[in-house]
Amino acid sequence: MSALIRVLLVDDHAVVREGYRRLLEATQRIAVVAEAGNGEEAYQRFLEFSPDVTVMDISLPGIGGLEALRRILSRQASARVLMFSMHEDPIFVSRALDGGAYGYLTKASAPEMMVDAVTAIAGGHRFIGADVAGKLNVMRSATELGKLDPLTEREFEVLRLLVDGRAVAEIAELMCLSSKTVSNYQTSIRQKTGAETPMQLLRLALASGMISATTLNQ
Amino acid sequence: MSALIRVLLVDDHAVVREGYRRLLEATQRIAVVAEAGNGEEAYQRFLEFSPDVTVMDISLPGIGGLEALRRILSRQASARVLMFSMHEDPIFVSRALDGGAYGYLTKASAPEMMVDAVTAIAGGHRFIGADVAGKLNVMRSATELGKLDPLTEREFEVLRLLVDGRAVAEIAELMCLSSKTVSNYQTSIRQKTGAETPMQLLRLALASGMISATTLNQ
DNA sequence: CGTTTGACGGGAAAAATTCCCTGTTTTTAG
DNA sequence: CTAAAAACAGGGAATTTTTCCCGTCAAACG
Repeated sequence: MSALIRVLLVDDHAVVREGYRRLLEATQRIAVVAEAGNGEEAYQRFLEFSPDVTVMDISLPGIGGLEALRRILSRQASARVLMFSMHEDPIFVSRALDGGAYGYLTKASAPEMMVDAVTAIAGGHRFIGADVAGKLNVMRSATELGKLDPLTEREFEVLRLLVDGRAVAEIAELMCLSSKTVSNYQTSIRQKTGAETPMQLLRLALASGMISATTLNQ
Repeated sequence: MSALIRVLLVDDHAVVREGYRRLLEATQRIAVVAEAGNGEEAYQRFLEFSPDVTVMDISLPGIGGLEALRRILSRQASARVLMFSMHEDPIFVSRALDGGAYGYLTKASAPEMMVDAVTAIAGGHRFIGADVAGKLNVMRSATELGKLDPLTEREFEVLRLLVDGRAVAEIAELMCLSSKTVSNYQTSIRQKTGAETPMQLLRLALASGMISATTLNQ
């Protein structure tokens, strides 16, 4: 029997962390050695603990999960990070994997899947949830129309929240930015994508697989 | 053999009218006795010619097709009007039928369908294109969540154009209104529906069947 | 090292929205 | 038929948002 898999757990909701901790530790083969509630903290904990696997929510306050991923990898390129998120839309998966993540799961996945994923990733394998794996190919072709590619991480996040129906002020608060900055981001999103109305932005998001039509109808 | 069916043809594009005219007159059983390019004109021609059937596009400059329909019916309740439109989304069908139309076709229908529809309507039957008829029931339940119901005709039209990706200024021009008025309508739409961001409005429109998710992807 | 790129936001000008209010029609009730 | 209500259209003014341009700062790159 191999050594314990040491895991860093990152999610902004303590209760979610707790749930996953219990789930992972129930296996006896995995130990959650640290937790973090935001991106900066995640990076710190990673440096402190050098976990075998980092399990990280993609949506985090402050710097997002993708930025945290980037920082971690820039420090240790061999880091193994499993991103997870409530979003099953392909572009999130794509962004995470492009960013160097070792795996991707949605929160809707069966809990046991998390154990499998962590184990697989600890063994050096890549693991992508079955629910999103299929969509990935479909997306690639759709994203050829990928006007969203030139967007930076922050712009992308702003767009996501906009499409989600959030107001600028709300987004500013969520991302800990000034409304001014969010407005500026919005402008640059529009310029880069050429979208002039909210609807055009939405269509783009849809076409790029950022959201799925079914998601929209709830 | 019965008498010729006398038709009034209303569409803002002359070439479209011409196409339908040829199509209808090729049957030898239908005569297009008048044409109109907008709602006001349609009403005038209707009064002049008392056609057996009025074939009218739903999207017209100035007063919309629905308003023209309403005026015609207010003058002659027994008028038989076949609305047609590029929109196959159920709420348009619903609005047209609620407004007293005798039939509904989409422009995507097979051309011969128009002949059948006009003939049926002239005979006092109702005719709804197969492509939209099916969606009607589905919609009814969805529109129970009908936050769009309290919208007036003009508000509805503004919303439709917004959802279509039009800018306010553009809508003003299309509807022959001041931008100011369009803005004011937009505000009242938001108040009536409770939508606080443009995206929420879009999602609402989507949920209400105003546009179908598939329409969005082109 | 420079150079570039992204993140962040201030200032000023421009644009859009909101709120309120005034008319005119239309429609509907009584 | 008349009064009340609702829809339509838009002006004025205050406010909010957006835009454009600017700067700083940090990290990344060659």
